[in-house]
Amino acid sequence: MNPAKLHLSPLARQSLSEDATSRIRRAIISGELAPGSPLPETGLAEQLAVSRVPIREALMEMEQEGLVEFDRRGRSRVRTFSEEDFEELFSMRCTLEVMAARLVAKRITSADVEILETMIEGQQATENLTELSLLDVAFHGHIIQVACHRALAVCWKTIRSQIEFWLARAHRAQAARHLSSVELTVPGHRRLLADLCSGSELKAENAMRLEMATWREWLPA
Amino acid sequence: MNPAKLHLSPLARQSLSEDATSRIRRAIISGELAPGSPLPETGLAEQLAVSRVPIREALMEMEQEGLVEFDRRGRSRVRTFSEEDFEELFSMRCTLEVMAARLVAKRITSADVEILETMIEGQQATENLTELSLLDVAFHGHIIQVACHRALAVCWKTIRSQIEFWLARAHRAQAARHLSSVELTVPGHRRLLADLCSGSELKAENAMRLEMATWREWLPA
DNA sequence: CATTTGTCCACTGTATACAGTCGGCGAATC
DNA sequence: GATTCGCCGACTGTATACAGTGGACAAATG
Repeated sequence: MNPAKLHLSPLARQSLSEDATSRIRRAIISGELAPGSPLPETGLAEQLAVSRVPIREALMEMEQEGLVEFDRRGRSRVRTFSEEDFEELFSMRCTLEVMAARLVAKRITSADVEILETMIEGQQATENLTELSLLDVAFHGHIIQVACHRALAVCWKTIRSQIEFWLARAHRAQAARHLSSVELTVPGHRRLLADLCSGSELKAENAMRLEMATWREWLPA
Repeated sequence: MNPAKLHLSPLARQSLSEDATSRIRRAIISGELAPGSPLPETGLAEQLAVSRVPIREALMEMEQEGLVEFDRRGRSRVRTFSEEDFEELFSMRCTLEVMAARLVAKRITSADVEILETMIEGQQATENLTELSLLDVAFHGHIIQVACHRALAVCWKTIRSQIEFWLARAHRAQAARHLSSVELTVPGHRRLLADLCSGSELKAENAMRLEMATWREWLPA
């Protein structure tokens, strides 16, 4: 008898560090942990019922992502962002994603298009604002992945969580005014996707510039 | 009596993790640790006479820098680079440093120019090839710093050590053919610096593109 | 009162201990 | 002989223990 042929995907048990990272990251993005809040290793370790070691690794990871700051003593807090920080984030994002768009124009396959379309559907069906932000960024994340450029992906990872943070923040402000967040997200993504698979590098780049500019205009709401 | 006014610079005791990082990083860049070499925490801890914790942190840091890879089990090795990796590194570097050049054109001060000139002098006086590579990259690193853009600096950090690695490698190949490495480095930097402080964004950008292209042509020697 | 000095405590940096996991290799099995 | 099984060892992931370190605040000093 042959070995069981079920194409089972490997069950990835995350490490405690990774779990801790997701939990804390999400708490920051959702606004549950406010900018400036201290993040003492001991306290977090107790709350998450793990030792300090995985917490340390989580905090170091999130420093790299720009969500956590360490003072000179080594104590960490949720990063406080300024308007300037947002401008930097915007210009950096623009540079990286426009570069990605150029690469994607040459490499995108119909399978990728299908995945991206499915992701847009998912966005349309989402009520939770934090969730919508994450899906929005995940859409852009998949574009980066299609670009198939490791160094670019690593750079993008350094701003990804910050984008999620600002986006979720803006969506919350939006909701306070009873405006629909989905309608700000979905049509833009559709337009972008269309131009990304037009085959023209220039079209793809310009579509991405437009998407970035829209984001820029809309945020800090 | 006033407090002692000696303008003493604070003596920065590095942490053991930071020390370990520099030591291991340098061993990789200088070629002492070959690509693919396993980096067991236990062994390194013993050699550097510290516990495994600082070593772990060092290895994680260097993974971010692209010098170390982890397999699925969590075991780490010196990263093995391919030609493709180099092409990626080049395109990423180009994107980031051209962006920096644009910012620098607007922001550079005479103090910065002085520092950069001093750095070029230092390069001219250097015999050691690893050292020359580090000084070369430090020159570009200072340009990034002048750009005064935190997100950009973080991205650049993810490729910095890899640039140092390839550069040192190329210098060694160069030396094997009895060619001068200094003459490949210094004149280019002088030209670049001149255009960076010309005040024109376009001139600065193009000078940086030229510098990048020169590097591209010369490497993988 | 302004400044300095001393003490304390919360917290991190590092070391050590232990448990679990994966790959290798030889023995068992068909 | 090829495959499977089971044991072993090397190594990591995590927990715990301990030794600073620097800031806050109070007492001492001018």
